[in-house]
Amino acid sequence: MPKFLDSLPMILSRSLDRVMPSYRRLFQANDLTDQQWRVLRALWEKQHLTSAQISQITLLPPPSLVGILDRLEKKNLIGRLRSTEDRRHIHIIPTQKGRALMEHMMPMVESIHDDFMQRVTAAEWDEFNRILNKLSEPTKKRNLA
Amino acid sequence: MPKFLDSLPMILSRSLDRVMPSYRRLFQANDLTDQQWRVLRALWEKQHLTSAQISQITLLPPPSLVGILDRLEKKNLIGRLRSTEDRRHIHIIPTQKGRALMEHMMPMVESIHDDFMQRVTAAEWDEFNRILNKLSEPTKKRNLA
DNA sequence: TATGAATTATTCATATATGAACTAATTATA
DNA sequence: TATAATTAGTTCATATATGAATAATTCATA
Repeated sequence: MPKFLDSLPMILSRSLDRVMPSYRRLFQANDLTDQQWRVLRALWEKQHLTSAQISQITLLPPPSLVGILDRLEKKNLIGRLRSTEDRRHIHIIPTQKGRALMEHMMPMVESIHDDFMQRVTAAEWDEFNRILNKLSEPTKKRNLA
Repeated sequence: MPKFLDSLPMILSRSLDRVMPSYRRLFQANDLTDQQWRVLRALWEKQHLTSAQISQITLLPPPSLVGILDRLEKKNLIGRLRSTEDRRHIHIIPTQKGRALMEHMMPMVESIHDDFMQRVTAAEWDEFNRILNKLSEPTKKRNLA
């Protein structure tokens, strides 16, 4: 009984390792990293977001986000705009080039997603989400012995 | 319908982000990173493994493994031993100190695992694994348009 | 309204991920 | 058996993760 390989972290990591290459080929073909795409994808839903909002949506930690935004900005895919109301906030806005890239990639990204969805029934997908949520929903901190 | 947050990669990433802190507090209390623990955990099952075997078991990419092993070796938790039959292979072996640390941590790691398992029934856990495997099982390379 | 607390983005140090390339050792083949 | 192809571990360059700390700004409150 190799419990290690069946632990929750290893199961989730292994699945991620298996799922990501399908997406990554598309990202690389468009000169993007996984994380850079995540930021663009977040901006697809809403055109201007602050760094903190992007961090929350994409799950990218703020210190990582700084560099990711730097590189997206250098590629002229996004712009940074400091807010006038609250000068601590910086709005991230896709450029024309950024929007064009998003429009180009979105159908292919959705197609990959649909391919994965077709592997299971809608009921299975719901059940999967329900159980995974039970397994991983946030909780109080655990005491260490 | 924010399909992005419900995509397979984001769901898996979010769950990992929620699960890992429970473990990480224990790892940090013992001056280990997630990955360093993974290597020790792999050596728990079998005392001598080659780098390639560890990489496969732990899902750690070989270039990362080099540094991880370096740091474990520097902490005197493992040793590297070049094979005499095939001098390309390097056997990784836990030291006495490494074995002691594993013995100390294993019960707590298992306890954390058990806590997660108690969140779902055995049937749910099986169903979860079955669906996740369907979702993420390896496949042929996908054509890009 | 001065002053401490909270917030936002950032920097820093260290560790890891990713893909390409490289070295030494071994195996397969002409 | 010389030579090409493989294999194991590693190095390199670049990008990201993690946790602590910091600067600038705003908020709360005495």
